[in-house]
Amino acid sequence: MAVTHNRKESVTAERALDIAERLVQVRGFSNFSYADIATELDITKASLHYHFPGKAELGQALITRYAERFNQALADIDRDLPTARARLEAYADLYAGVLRNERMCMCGILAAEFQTLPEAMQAEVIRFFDENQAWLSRLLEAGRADGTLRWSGLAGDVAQGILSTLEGAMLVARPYGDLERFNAAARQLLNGLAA
Amino acid sequence: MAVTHNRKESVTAERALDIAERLVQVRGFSNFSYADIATELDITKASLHYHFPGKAELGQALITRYAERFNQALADIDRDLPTARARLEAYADLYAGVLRNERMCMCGILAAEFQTLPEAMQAEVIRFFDENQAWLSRLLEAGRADGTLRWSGLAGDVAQGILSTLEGAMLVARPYGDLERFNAAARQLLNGLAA
DNA sequence: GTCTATAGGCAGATAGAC
DNA sequence: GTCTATCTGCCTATAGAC
Repeated sequence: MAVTHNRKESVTAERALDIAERLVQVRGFSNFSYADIATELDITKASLHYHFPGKAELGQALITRYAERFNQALADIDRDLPTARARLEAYADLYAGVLRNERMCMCGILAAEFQTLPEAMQAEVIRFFDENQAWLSRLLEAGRADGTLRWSGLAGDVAQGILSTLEGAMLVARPYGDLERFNAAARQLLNGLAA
Repeated sequence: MAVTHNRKESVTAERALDIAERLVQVRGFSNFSYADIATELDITKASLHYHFPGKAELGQALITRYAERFNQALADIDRDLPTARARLEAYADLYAGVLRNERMCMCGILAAEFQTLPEAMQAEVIRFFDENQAWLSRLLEAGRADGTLRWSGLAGDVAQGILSTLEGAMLVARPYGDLERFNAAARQLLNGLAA
């Protein structure tokens, strides 16, 4: 199956993932179908099953690719920005960018429907959150060291708080279709961590 | 239709709402069916359609009842607790109680699948958030007056930040099945508002 | 209020030709 | 890789008897 050799999927498979990614971020995993993707791609459902044997496999591929890109974005932030404070702002901007496209964080929306997901997808959602929390923990320590962030308690707890706040701000802002709602919450969060 | 005279639904309708409420808070609105409820109630799907003509009407009844109870809980908090700080703690405890039952806030989970909801339900979700934000805004002003809460900026923005943080903390904590994750985020939030 | 029976649609999925 | 054709199952919903 095309799905197993992760690198260099076919063009069709890659396009299918693009479409599915948007659909899941807008509607949720259980609210789109093979038919939706096939129609947009202008192929049949059966053809889609050639690339992804089942919806569970499609879902897994979706999260894996999303997490890879997200981690790459975090690596870029680390490479390009000098201070922890600037990196944290860039991190919040990643979320704002998703919301600007009228989407929700993929793993945020998957967390909402967590109980109905295939086990493999559940594990990947957890992993996404763990990796984000770990990156944020390192960021917080760096911020204490370079004097651009001030915080107290356990780095892991604060990191999880940051993640939760940004996910929640997206979740609540999206029904209003109001990016400013998200930005207000993000600013507040950053102010609370100002040195 | 039984659904229109909101007060004093039949016992069966009330039980159906209890079951549906749990299902929506665990799985989401699009991930349970009339069949699920009918099976638990030990009646047929057709009988359920007598009480709620369609899933959209059921969903509306669900949010309406949920919001009424939530508002009642807020009124109880206002009546029973003397300081704004104590009220805010009680507010966070409401959320913790939901999570303890392995559920997500109903409107939080509905916000995730917002784009797929019937319009009437969308409007009720928005209203729920608006009411919460208004209550929190009043709480913040009271906290400034009684000296138990310290905050800066617009009350509405801070209120929305509190709501977002608690919704997000629930969302992220639930996949882990870990109440302590939520509590850590809640404590952090309260510390940030300490006078 | 509850039932049986059924309609009509869409979901995920497979077989097999090309 | 993509197609046609088809299967099975579940979904929401309705008609009409009791």
